[in-house]
Amino acid sequence: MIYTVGEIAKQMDIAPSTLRYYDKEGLLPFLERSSGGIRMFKDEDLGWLEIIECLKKTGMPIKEIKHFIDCGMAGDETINERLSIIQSQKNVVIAKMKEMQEMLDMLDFKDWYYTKAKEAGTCAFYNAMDPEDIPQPFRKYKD
Amino acid sequence: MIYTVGEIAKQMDIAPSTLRYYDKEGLLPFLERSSGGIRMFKDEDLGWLEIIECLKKTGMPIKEIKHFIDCGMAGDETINERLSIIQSQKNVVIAKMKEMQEMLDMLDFKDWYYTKAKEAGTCAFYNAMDPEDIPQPFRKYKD
DNA sequence: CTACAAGTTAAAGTTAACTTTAAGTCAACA
DNA sequence: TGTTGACTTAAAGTTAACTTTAACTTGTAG
Repeated sequence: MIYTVGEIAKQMDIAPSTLRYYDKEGLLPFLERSSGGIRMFKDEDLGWLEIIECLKKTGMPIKEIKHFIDCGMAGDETINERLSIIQSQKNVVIAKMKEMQEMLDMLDFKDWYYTKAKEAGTCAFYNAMDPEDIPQPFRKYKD
Repeated sequence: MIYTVGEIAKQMDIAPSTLRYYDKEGLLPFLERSSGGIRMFKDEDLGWLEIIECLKKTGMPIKEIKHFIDCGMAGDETINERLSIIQSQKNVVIAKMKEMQEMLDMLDFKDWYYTKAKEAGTCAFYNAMDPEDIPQPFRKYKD
């Protein structure tokens, strides 16, 4: 099957202008054109689009994604480089998830804090509280 | 204790210009100044700075952070609103973490794929492979 | 008292990743 | 064959979140 820019845009839930922008930035070197100049996406291109989305969603800049794709086009001599890009991006994601978890822990404290404040009708409940009664995991936070 | 903008910047590992920018955007309405106009951060301000960092790291735009802080300054009548901001931000973080995990799963596949390709010396190993030999969790991905 | 590092401001500059605009072309259907 | 919706391009515009610059002031150490 062959798809146009609009069809792929719908499938991937991004704007057609974004796909054209990616093409202009060199992210889609595998793309072929019809005789009239229309972009023709093939089924085998979808794998590339998915890894592009993956790298983009994990915060890799366009230029680095381009480098990864260029490696892919170059063939088997770049397997080592592609592997280390993937492994380093895995570490980026792991670090991000760890940070997100820490932020979520703080938001859990704030959720508890404002839920209690709502019950009490005032944030003043907190300083009036016996520190022992603050649930253990929340004791490290400032109000 | 009282701290200057530079001291706080170092403590929080952000640029002094960023703190001044936040102040200009109205994120630090609690900030007091010396008679000479120097910003004076107090220990009790650190809690605000931490929640600002938390909301920022979870992707909340500056203007929405300002709204949250403004609610805080307004006092106990805004407890409900602050609680729902926190709860909605928790949902944002949970969604982000879920997406990150999905991206990590795909990167795990790519790690496996390029590790195998490295062993084989070629990416062609993949199409030559019996689909049964692809580890179950990886079968949903395109190469 | 002087030097000087670090503070202050307003305004302009930067960067990434799109998005919009304008002018035009392609292709599928009636 | 004409209409129409989707495609094309280059270039300009947008947005958020800073960062830099330039000119000036503050406050501390010697």
